[in-house]
Amino acid sequence: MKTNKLCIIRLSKYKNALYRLKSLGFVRVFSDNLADAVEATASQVRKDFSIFGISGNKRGGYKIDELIEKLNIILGKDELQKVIIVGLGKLGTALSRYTGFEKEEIKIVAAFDIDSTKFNQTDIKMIKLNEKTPVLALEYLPEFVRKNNIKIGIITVPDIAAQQVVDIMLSSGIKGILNFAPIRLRGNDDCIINNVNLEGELENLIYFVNASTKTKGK
Amino acid sequence: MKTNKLCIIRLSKYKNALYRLKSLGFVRVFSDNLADAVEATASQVRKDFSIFGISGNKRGGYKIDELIEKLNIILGKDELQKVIIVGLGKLGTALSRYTGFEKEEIKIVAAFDIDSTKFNQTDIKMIKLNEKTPVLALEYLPEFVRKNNIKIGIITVPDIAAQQVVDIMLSSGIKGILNFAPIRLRGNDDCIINNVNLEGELENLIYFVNASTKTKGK
DNA sequence: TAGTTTTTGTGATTTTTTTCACTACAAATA
DNA sequence: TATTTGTAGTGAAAAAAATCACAAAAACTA
Ligand SMILES: NC(=O)c1ccc[n+]([C@@H]2O[C@H](COP(=O)([O-])OP(=O)(O)OC[C@H]3O[C@@H](n4cnc5c(N)ncnc54)[C@H](O)[C@@H]3O)[C@@H](O)[C@H]2O)c1
Ligand SMILES: NC(=O)c1ccc[n+]([C@@H]2O[C@H](COP(=O)([O-])OP(=O)(O)OC[C@H]3O[C@@H](n4cnc5c(N)ncnc54)[C@H](O)[C@@H]3O)[C@@H](O)[C@H]2O)c1
Repeated sequence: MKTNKLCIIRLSKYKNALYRLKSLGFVRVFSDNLADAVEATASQVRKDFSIFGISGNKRGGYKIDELIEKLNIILGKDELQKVIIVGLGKLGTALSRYTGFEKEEIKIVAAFDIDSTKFNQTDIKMIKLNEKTPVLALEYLPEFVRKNNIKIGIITVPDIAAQQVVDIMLSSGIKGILNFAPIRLRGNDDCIINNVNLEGELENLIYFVNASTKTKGK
Repeated sequence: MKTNKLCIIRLSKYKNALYRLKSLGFVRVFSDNLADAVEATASQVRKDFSIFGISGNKRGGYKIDELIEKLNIILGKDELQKVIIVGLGKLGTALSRYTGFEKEEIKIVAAFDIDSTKFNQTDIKMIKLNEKTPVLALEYLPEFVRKNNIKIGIITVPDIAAQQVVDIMLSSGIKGILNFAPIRLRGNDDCIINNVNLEGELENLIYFVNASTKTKGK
């Protein structure tokens, strides 16, 4: 199965668009509706589906409910995904309070920091996963991750601290890391590290805006 | 000049890595050092530079100071980039308080919202750009953007409000938008819209982690 | 029922991006 | 000065991704 990062990203966009279409009362979609909703082409939509063996009906398009269900299974949304976050500063706080993840079956179940003024829990044994997100000392991370079988971690610590956090995560059994620190992190083959580089995104935008305003047209 | 988004993103990574190397006392770099620092290959580094006519010395590598300077010019960092943000909620607040942008010559000069409890300024005429980020009512956006010649805007409003904000930005003369709302926005040819899809990034990571744990190996 | 329309599914093709492989040259060394 | 060494620069090749184009099936039409 040929998978490519962009393709998976599109799958989650399709899924989001489908929820929106569904809430608008639609029952069916065609590849070109989806293409339009996510800024792709109709044939790309169909090719993406074909890669994952998703099929619709000729002339009838795709049934939204079925399509959502299939996409959710592919994207691992058939079960709640437990995630931890390290670094409860400005960005970490924003992420941990974001309610939008929950409807995607993603839950930030614990936060870790080294700043003791941020802790709201000290006894790891008392924590229940459905209460308000506990904020714990970093040293509890390995135990927490193992006990709760956590696979995904988010890093929102300053860049100088990020590699240290990666090392702790790796040795605790984390298998996927979403890193917001603007630095290259070294992992191992057993763990996927994806980076979100917000400075980079802004710089990129600035570059293309400057490039296009300098050359007058697009 | 063949430009591609990934290539520009790499340029900003090179630049970041160069600052780090410089602060470590290095004066020169070779393409393979840079490759290592940003997770690329040496030939990609050289090719990227060749696209932009950046050249080094055979056997001598690149002089870090010169390289930084050239990259900064390409990336538009020779002058302060003024940016506005709309939606001062959880994420918008984190971004507007982030100090890391300033060292990249990017400054969030004003924030806009519709929630009056967030405003800290009411008279647009009184605002000076070097004071604490003013938070204004959305209705002042067009005037502010025109007077201060702002080209870049960040959107951190809920998805249902995002298109409306785009429309206001476009008609005010904004040329580049960085959007955090998980929805496709419609712009025009005169304005570049880049999306940061944090849910998507997490879902993507979850997919690949699940895919690799299911198939045992990498 | 036959014909027409619409939309899927996918192999073939094109385009884009990355990697390879080799030349040229500057610096170090003998 | 001659020789060796290491690295830049770059066209060619390969790989990856996107697009095209069209046959086939389903759903309408009359
Ligand atoms: N805030 C933003 O909007 C923004 C934008 C772009 C990038 N980033 C990046 O995201 C990261 C976080 O940014 P921020 O603005 O939230 O920073 P912040 O300073 O507000 O928060 C960092 C948090 O990490 C904690 N911390 C530091 N070292 C730690 C360690 N070793 N283990 C655990 N916790 C530790 C600190 O106590 C603090 O709570 C940084 O790498 C930054 O470059 C942030
Ligand atoms: N918080 C996160 O970590 C996070 C993560 C992923 C995506 N996002 C996305 O980022 C956006 C913001 O998220 P948030 O958590 O900061 O939301 P939030 O609810 O905390 O903040 C939204 C802000 O936008 C303002 N607003 C609403 N309508 C507006 C309008 N028409 N004009 C101007 N301001 C308006 C609100 O008053 C509020 O201050 C959302 O689209 C969300 O999906 C956020």
